Amino acid sequence: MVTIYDVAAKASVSAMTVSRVINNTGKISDKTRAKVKRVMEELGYVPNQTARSLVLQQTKLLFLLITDIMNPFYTTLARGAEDAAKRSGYRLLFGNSDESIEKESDYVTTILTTRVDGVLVAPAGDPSLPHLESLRKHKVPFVLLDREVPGIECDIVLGDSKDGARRLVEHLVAKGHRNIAFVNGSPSVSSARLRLQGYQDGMKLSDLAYNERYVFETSFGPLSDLTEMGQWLDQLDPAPTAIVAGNNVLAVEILRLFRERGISVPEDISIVCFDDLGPYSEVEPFLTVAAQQAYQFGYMGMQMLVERIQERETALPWKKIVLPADLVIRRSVKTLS
Amino acid sequence: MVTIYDVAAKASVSAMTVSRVINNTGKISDKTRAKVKRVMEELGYVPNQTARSLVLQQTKLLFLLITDIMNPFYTTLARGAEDAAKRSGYRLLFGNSDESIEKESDYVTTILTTRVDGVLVAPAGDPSLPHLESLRKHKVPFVLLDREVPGIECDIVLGDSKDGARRLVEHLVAKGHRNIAFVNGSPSVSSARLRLQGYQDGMKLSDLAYNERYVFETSFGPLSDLTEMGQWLDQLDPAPTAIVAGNNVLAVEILRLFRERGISVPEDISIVCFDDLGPYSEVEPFLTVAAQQAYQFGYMGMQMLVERIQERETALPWKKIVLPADLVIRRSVKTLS
DNA sequence: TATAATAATGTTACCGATAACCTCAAAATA
DNA sequence: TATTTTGAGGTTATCGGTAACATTATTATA
Repeated sequence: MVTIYDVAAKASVSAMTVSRVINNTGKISDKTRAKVKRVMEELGYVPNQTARSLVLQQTKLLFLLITDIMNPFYTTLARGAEDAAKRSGYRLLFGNSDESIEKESDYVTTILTTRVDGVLVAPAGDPSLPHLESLRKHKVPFVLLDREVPGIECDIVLGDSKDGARRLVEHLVAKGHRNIAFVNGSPSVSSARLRLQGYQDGMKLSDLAYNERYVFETSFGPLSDLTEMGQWLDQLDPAPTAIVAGNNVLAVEILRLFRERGISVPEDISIVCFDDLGPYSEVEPFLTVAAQQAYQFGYMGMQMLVERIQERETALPWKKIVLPADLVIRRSVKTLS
Repeated sequence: MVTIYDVAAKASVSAMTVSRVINNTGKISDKTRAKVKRVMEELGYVPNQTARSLVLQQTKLLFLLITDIMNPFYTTLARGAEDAAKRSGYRLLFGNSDESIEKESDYVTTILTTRVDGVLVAPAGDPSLPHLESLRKHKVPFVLLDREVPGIECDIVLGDSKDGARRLVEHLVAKGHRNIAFVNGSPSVSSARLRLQGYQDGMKLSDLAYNERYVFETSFGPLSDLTEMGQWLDQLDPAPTAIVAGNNVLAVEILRLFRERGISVPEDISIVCFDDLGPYSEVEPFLTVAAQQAYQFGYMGMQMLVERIQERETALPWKKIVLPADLVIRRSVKTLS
């Protein structure tokens, strides 16, 4: 590997002079600068970021931890985060916790040993608290995405889960539905709790009784087994005419179940959910959804993170951004007489 | 930040002893080991990977460069790469070139300065050659994914593009289509060239004339503007009864165009494409595709990369893996009389 | 003309770890 | 008992940069 010393020797200057040329600091004569640049070119010198990080105590690396890399919500978010990171001169490492606290724990270790300058994290759930405390203790700035974690104060970008869920219910009610079930993520995830509240609010505002038997709680991630959900559905009496899914993945899982059983949507039952399904849904506009501004989650979160990193001294107050969810009406809901 | 020296001081041993405890090397008495571990715990010590990387001359970081993070083919691939990387004790950095040589160039710089131990790259196209030469020159091991680049010899994981395209055409022919158009990615991308060959072969084997006017070449990425494609389609006489899309993104773009124009698929025209559309396509099984084993691309590519890194000395011959594409027949093709 | 300021460059120490070599006492062997 | 081996740990140098502080000429100012 070509080092700064190799360049210095060949250009007959000190390493420091080469460093100054690279970073455009200090005073360098045009002649020397030209010579050093020429030698760097000749030798194909590339600065060693590792050495630089060690002495500067910053890596210019940021980390994005998401919970489901196959979910278009998160890839779109990642896209936003990447764009914003790049704009600020940071590079982005990323990891995928798969909604698992254990995998998240591994990534926290990676984050700590890698000495990244900051972290953008969609926490797996409330049990993520120790992980966040660990980041805080080690003074790693972080911004939460999509989910709150009780017990920690920090910058955060949230979607308006309660409002979105309420509107999904109200939409169903407006279409004549009275018997609405809810398939939700784990109650240990804040957005799941808020969506449940939104569902309850929606029912109440429509003068419909809330019946907890019509709520099924599982994980926001892909389901390995659909039988449990099938059994829950079977024992509902009367059967619901519509289902609200806590996110896009769950909606797809429900659709998969219905497909297996030969149940047609929306003819036999209606479905709505949180989060859109990526570019494909534009083309085959099927699911009615409360679409969140995924790109903005990533972009704004990253902006907050960079700001937090750069203003490390000044005790900025914690910021909280709440992004609205927009109802996109398509054709997965049947109008009841 | 707590360093190895802080731990050493508090445990009344040398830094080297602490290092030995951390890495489980050398001989350490049980008593000392216990004491050091306790102090590390008390102080919340976390090893500094940056310092370690500098002295060990390896970062235990790998890089995955893909061309479209919103494309389910690549996210699934990323998933495979991540799993394989983790299994080998590596962490994964990633970047998204957006099918752009310029963005790719930026990432190559990042790769070089970050001193990652290896790179898994889906090149933007043939003009990626200088980037790969740069990696080779700096002795960064790399494995190519999905696309060959003429002029460079290396490990590579490819899909059987020619065979897949031919089978797509043959499927259409079997369904009674004779007038088949082809929307392809840029001819500067090897897989696009092979898919064109496969299309040509398919036509020839079915005794159909190949007419280059029925081939439209654009980019594999999302299209900002559909007018050009629309104009191409308009001037085809006779109008095709079916279209083969070079990949899933292009298929979606074509569907989008048809939607704008009120053309129904498959009633008015049939469509098939390369690559599947993610989990959603299971549920709403619409597009007939030549599905590639995306996860395997990532997983096997990563395995090859790690092997290459670990056998750095021995001059392993270059390996080439060709994965088949499976025809998945759904309902975007109409049977003609 | 003597002195201070400035431009251009060099020297040294350090970031936090680890490899390689060294030391010293206790245990094993001749 | 004398010598070698082994166990347990310490010292020093190094990875490739950069901050902070010297060190020179040279130019500007008193």
